Amino acid sequence: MVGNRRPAGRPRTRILNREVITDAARRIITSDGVPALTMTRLAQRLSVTPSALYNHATSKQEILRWIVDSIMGEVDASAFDTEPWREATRAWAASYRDVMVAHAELISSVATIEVIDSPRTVAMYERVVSGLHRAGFPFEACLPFIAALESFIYGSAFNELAPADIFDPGDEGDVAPNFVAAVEASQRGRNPREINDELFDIGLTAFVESSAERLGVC
Amino acid sequence: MVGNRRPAGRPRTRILNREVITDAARRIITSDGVPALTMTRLAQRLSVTPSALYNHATSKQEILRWIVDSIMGEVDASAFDTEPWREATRAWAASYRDVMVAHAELISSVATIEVIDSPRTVAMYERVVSGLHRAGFPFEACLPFIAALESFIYGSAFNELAPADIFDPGDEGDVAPNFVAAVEASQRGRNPREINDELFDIGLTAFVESSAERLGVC
DNA sequence: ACCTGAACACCGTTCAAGT
DNA sequence: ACCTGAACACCGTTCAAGT
Repeated sequence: MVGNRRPAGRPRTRILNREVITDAARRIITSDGVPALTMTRLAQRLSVTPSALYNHATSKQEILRWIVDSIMGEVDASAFDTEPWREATRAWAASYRDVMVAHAELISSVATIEVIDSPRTVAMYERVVSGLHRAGFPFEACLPFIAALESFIYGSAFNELAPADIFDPGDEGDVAPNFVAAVEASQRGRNPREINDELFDIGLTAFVESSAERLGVC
Repeated sequence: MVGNRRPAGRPRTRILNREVITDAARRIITSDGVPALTMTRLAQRLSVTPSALYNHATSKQEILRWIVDSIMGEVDASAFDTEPWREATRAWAASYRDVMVAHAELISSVATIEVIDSPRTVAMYERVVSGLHRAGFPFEACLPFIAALESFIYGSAFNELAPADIFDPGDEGDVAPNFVAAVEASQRGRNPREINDELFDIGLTAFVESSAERLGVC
């Protein structure tokens, strides 16, 4: 604390705001993971006292919402402005999934946090809904369609987050011979990430096509 | 603490073990949610000191693994013993999803926790893999297929966990007219849970069929 | 308006001491 | 072998006091 003192006479510049706090928080998560994001740690990085943060955010939860909105801003939904809806959907889903994989630790937050005071998130949904509606989707079908796609995206990204040895049966192996054979066959086989990607693509296509058929969109 | 004293002379009966601890922990989660599960709270319910728990579990994380394995034991994979693989897969996925919806708060734990010392979880996978392999799935295709289905299951259950007003755009509404229209149309429409169920079914069928085709399984 | 410093009510975990 | 009680190093949050 002593070494942290400003030179005398230099005016204190207010430095704390949503953007700066969000940025610092994201950097902590990137370098040391979500559990490392504590109010103390965040305050330290901003050269400030933990209690100072509460002049700008009402809670740690609110800061988490800022982070999620910031991340959602990285999802590219621009294809909906120009491309046919199938291509746009595929491009958007791929980008969404990439972003989720890059921030896998936060998926459960992304999936469950309320869309409140989240301009980037709202902007993304606006783009997607506009594109779908222009393509002939009735309004009432848009959100369910989006939500179902998000299901698949979150789940698929989870597979990337799961530890590589998530399927190690350990002591139980002798009573589960087929399971063990499957685990070993997978390990000898192709890159799991590659397989994961391919299955994501298969599932996505299957869902998009069957939805289109059911909704009568062409 | 004073009122908690045992009658003098009654021998102390060892009462703590994996099953008892898991049970108590699950009851706390059921009644008051995952955040309510603290070592102190758990010890209280077992009429014991928090530190006593560490004679049976090495950490809270281990207790969480016990809980997850206990929950996985509720997933019904028995159809794989008797039914054709398509029907078995559908029944298993439906049961799996029901269980996840009932324990939505724990989905991220279920999805990411290692399968270690988890007899019920291993038993479930053994059943599924056996059924798929008997139906003609090569071993190396089993786990990717299962993992992709789990993706969809977790994601779909997440939709049930998400707060009803997750799509409330708030102040941003005026700049997102299409999004707002979609939100309103959804609210006026059918029961969201019903729609969610239907989309789960569509996605599941689509994925199962396209996988079968790709793997050459009939 | 914004920040500090002290305090509060918690966490999970460790460990010497008891039986 | 198993439990207690005290202690440790943390959490997020509040609030009077300063500027």
